[in-house]
This record gives sequence, C-alpha cells and structure tokens, in this order.
Amino acid sequence: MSNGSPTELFNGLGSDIPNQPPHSTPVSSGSGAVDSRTPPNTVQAACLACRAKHLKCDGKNPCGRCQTSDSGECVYVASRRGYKGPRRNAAPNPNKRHASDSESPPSAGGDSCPMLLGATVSSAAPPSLPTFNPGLVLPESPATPYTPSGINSLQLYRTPYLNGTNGALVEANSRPQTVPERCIDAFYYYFYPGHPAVLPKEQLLKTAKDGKIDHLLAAMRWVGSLYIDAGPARATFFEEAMRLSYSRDVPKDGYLVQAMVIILIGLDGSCQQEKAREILSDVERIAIEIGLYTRAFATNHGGAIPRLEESWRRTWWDLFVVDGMVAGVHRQTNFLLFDIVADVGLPCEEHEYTSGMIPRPMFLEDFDDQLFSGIDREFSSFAYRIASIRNLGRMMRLPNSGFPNEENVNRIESLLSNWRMHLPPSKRDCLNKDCQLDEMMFQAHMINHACSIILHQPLSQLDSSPAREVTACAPHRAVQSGDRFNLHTKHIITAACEISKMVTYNVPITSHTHFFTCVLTLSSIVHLSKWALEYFIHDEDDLRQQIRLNIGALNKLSGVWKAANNASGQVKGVAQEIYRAKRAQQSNPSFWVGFTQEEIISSMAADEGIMSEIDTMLTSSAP
DNA sequence: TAACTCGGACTTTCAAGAGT
DNA sequence: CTCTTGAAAGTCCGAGTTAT
Repeated sequence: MSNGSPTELFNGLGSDIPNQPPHSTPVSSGSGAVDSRTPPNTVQAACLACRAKHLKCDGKNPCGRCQTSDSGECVYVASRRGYKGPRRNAAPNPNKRHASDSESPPSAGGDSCPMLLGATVSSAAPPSLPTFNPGLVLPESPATPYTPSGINSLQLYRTPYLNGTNGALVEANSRPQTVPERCIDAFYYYFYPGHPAVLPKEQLLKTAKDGKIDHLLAAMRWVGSLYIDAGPARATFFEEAMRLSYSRDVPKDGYLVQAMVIILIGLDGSCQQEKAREILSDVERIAIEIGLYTRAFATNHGGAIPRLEESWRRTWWDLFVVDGMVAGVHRQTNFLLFDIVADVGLPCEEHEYTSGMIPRPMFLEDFDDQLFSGIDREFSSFAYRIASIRNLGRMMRLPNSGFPNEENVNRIESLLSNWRMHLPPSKRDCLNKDCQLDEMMFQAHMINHACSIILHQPLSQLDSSPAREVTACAPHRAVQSGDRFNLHTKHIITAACEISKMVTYNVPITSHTHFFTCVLTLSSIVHLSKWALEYFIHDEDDLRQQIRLNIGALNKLSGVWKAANNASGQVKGVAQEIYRAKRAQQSNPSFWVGFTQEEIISSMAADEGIMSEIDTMLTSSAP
C-alpha cells in the first residue's frame, strides 16, 4: 500500500496536483504484483467531471474528456474511500458487524453535537434537518446548484474582496467555474468580510501559484463550500484541509495560522465545537511559537510588501478576536491570548487593505493613550473590533466572573459605555461611508452588546430558567428573578433589542461571522425571559417583532451553520414552554385582575401570534 | 443519431472480529 | 499476527433518455 493510492498521489485540488496523473495500471492488493484479473485500464482516480458523468477517465491532467470538452480545469480530488478514523459506537450489537457510521465531518450529525455539552436537553433539536444536504441551494448564494460542468454559473458578485478593485462589480468568468473555484468565491463573498486576514483574492491566487499554500487554499475551499451547494466535494475539501494543515511537511508560519483559524471557525459553526477547540489551542501554540504577536513579525515575514505585512497583523488580531469570541460565547475556554502582551500594529480599514494603499499602522498604545489625552482620534473599524473584544477579556478576568459583585459589574459597564461613547460619529452604526455594511464595526457592536448581556444577566431580575434548555452556545446560568425592575435588567433588554436590530441590515445574514448565531441566541433568551414576565405585557408588539427577527435570522443561518439549527430548535422549545406556563397562569382568574376585557383578548392574541409565528418559521426544527 | 444520464456491476480500501 | 467479513467509496459499462 505504498504507492498508487489517490490519497498519496494527490496532495490537493486543481492546481495542486496537475503533474501527477494517477497510475493507469491498478495496483494489486498487498504484494505489488499486477493482478491479471483486474480490468487492465481502470484508472486509480477519475476526475470530478468524469466521475459525475460516470464516464471513463484516462487519468491524465487534464484528461482527454476535459480537454476536448474545453471545460476549463480538470480537477482530481483525493479519494475518501478507506480509513476514516476509528469507528464510533463500535459493536452495539455483538451479533452484527457495523458499518462505519462516520460521515463527512461537517454533517457528522447525531445527537452528540458538542454544542449541547453539559445539557440534558429535551428540546434539543434532533439533527433531522439535513443542514448540509448537498441538494440545498441557499437562496442568497451567489452560486448555482452543483453541476459538474458548471453550466449557468455566470453570476454577479458584489464584494470588494473578489478582485483587487474596491467595490467593483465582478463578473464571473465567461468560462464555467469549477466547484473549487466557486468555493473560493463563496469564501470571499460570505466568510471573508467577517474574518479578513488572508490576502485579497487576486494577491492570494498569485501567491498560491508555487503550491506552497495549498493547505490555506484547501481550508478556504472547505469553508466556502459550506455556503454553496458543493455536492460531494465538500467532505473531500475538509479532509484535504485537515490533512494538509496537519501534514508534517507544512511549515509553521502565518499561512498555517490563517488556514487553521479558518478551519476552526468552520468547525465551530458546524457543531464540532470540541474539535474546533483543539485546533484553536494548536493554532495558539503555533502563533506564539513563531512570534506572530510581535511587532517585528510583519516586517520580518512581509517581504517589504505592505499588503502582506498588513495580512500578518490581521492574522494575529483575527486569531485574537476569534479566541475571545469562542471564549465569550461558549464559556469553555478562557481567552488565552488576552494575557499575551502583543505589540502588533493595528489593522487598517478594509478599503485600504483591498486597494493596497496601506497606511503606517497605529498601535494599541495609541488607542489607549487617547483615553487619557482626551483627544478622540479615528482608528480603523478592525481596531474598534479589537478594543471591543479586549473589553470582553477584561470582563472574563473579573474575579468570580460567574456572579460578579455590583462594583465590578459597574467597572466593566463603564468600559463598555466608554467604548461606545468614544466611537467617532462614522463608526456609531455599522455602515461605512458608502452606506455599505462595515462588518468589522458590526462585530465590534455585536461583541459590545453580548458583553452587556453576559455582564448584567446575573444581577438582572429576568428569570432565565425557562430558557435553561437553550444551551446551543453556552451552558445555562441560573438567574434568580427579582422583584424590582433594576438597571441591570434595563441593560440586558437594551442590548437584546440592539442585537435584534442588527438583523435588519440589508445584507445576506449568512455573510456575518457565524458567532452572530450565538449572540442572537443570547438575545433570544432575554426576549423570551422577558415575555415570561407579566409586567411587560403592554410591550408585546415590539417583543413579538424582535423574537420574530431573531428566529428568522437563526432560521436563515441554519442553512449554513448546523449550530444555528440547534439554537433555533432550542429557542422554539423554550418559547413553547413559556407559552404553556403562561396559559396555565392565565387560567387563574386572579391573573387578570386590573385588565379590561379588550386587554385580555389582545394580550392572548399577541401570545398566540408569537407562538404561531415561531411554529411556522421553525417548521424544520425540533420542538 | 449523437450526446447525455445514471443504475448498478464490479473493485478498492479500510475496520473490526475471528482464528491461529 | 493473519484471515475473513462487511461496508463505504470508488470506477465506468451500457441501457435508456434527450437533444439536435
């Protein structure tokens, strides 16, 4: 088994593999002698086009068929046949042997979803919804359904990242695109605005020509494939990305960090939280080992190319932000990188990065100094995002941060308020000068609101116990219901409403970072807890709109992220439980003392309205 | 009638249990 | 340790369907 297996022959996709056509003579099992019984001209691997058409492939690159059909690239992917890791649930029935139940990684499914760790959740969504059904075509997808020949793939994309031209409308090639190409485009269209660390597409593809960043390309391809209907290629892409990134030959450098961060974000959103944490801890180790957190790294490894230097600064800071977000939303890790003293320059604005006009970087000390000097300078959106996640780090470092005392909470609240107050006017919303969404500010605000909820919830009076089953993102924290409407309650309600407002930006919801899923869940818990309380009964119209927005958004996100599917199923379960409890309460006549007949009817109608909307919007999720 | 689609026969590769 | 078995993942023949 030493030579000839497709997995060994092909280290990548497309351009990664062109000069190593597979053997056209099959290798017999074991001894290496040619088995005379096997068909003499079966190739070791057929290209994707031939495979899809069930046609004989000559195994060349490009193969004869692709050459004559002039269909552009002839793509080979590594075989998925064979070893897929140790089989789980081995031998539940000793009398019968069991097939491998492993599936393609993103859809590993089963009720062992790590997002549900620590919970015995009756309402946990069973993985019935085929989140990664290859047949799924996302309504907002720029790409077409999977067709091997890529027919009808002429599409218009609006993203500054797809080529070097800022804001340009990029028309896809007139040549039909291959699946890997579409995945890379989907990566830049959907994923990249939320985590813009790698080089813009044009520069990246140039860099990729020498085959030294195949692991990074593979990671991008896999995550891109989550957003489109990539067909059976998706599982292969994942395998490829993992194999190349964890290969012994891969140098430990900034590109590897970029690849691993991309993979871990993808896994985290695909309900592979534990695996994502492992990769996070590996990538943190590598980042520290290679000195990515130092100011000198960018100049030492940037080859005097300003854009590459900027890319390295972004790589550190995006890893930093992701580490913080993972810690903040799941509360299983502790934001390790927060304690690293990093002096990396702050990233510039997105349009500067894409245009290549990279200014001299500013530094965190400049940012901190402004607080004392009293002069408000304008920093990049990415810098405000970093500042926002640092506040989360400070909050997490509070002693006894599960149930902090009032004084500590006030200290952090002033940090959060200061962050908001010192934003320059252009950064107070999430739109840039051209009225397009500024995803960096979007995340910055998102983190700020999420911090506010996490910080104030323990001291608020909203009893979160009906939402105890919403554990899709983090374990439930019990909060005692108080008797008075206090300031903390007001803070979390405001934050939850602000988060719901963020749903309304006119961009595909799936182009936000997937961590938005967890923040939406936080917001939903607050809304639902509030709904359970009778003294908000006159607010119900607004509340209904907000719950509706959150659920609609979670529903849309479910099309890409399995974690969102779980979250929406759980939110629905909680809504049903609260509704049942409310009905039980209302059946007691003393409940309605002080209400007019009209108020009673309209309140009950509003409740029913909320429930029926939740029901219809989440038809595919578990109760 | 050429081109295309796809059911399904057959092969390869591995995990896991059985046998030595 | 090797052998056997089971199942997934693969190749591609060739019958049936569709397009020209």
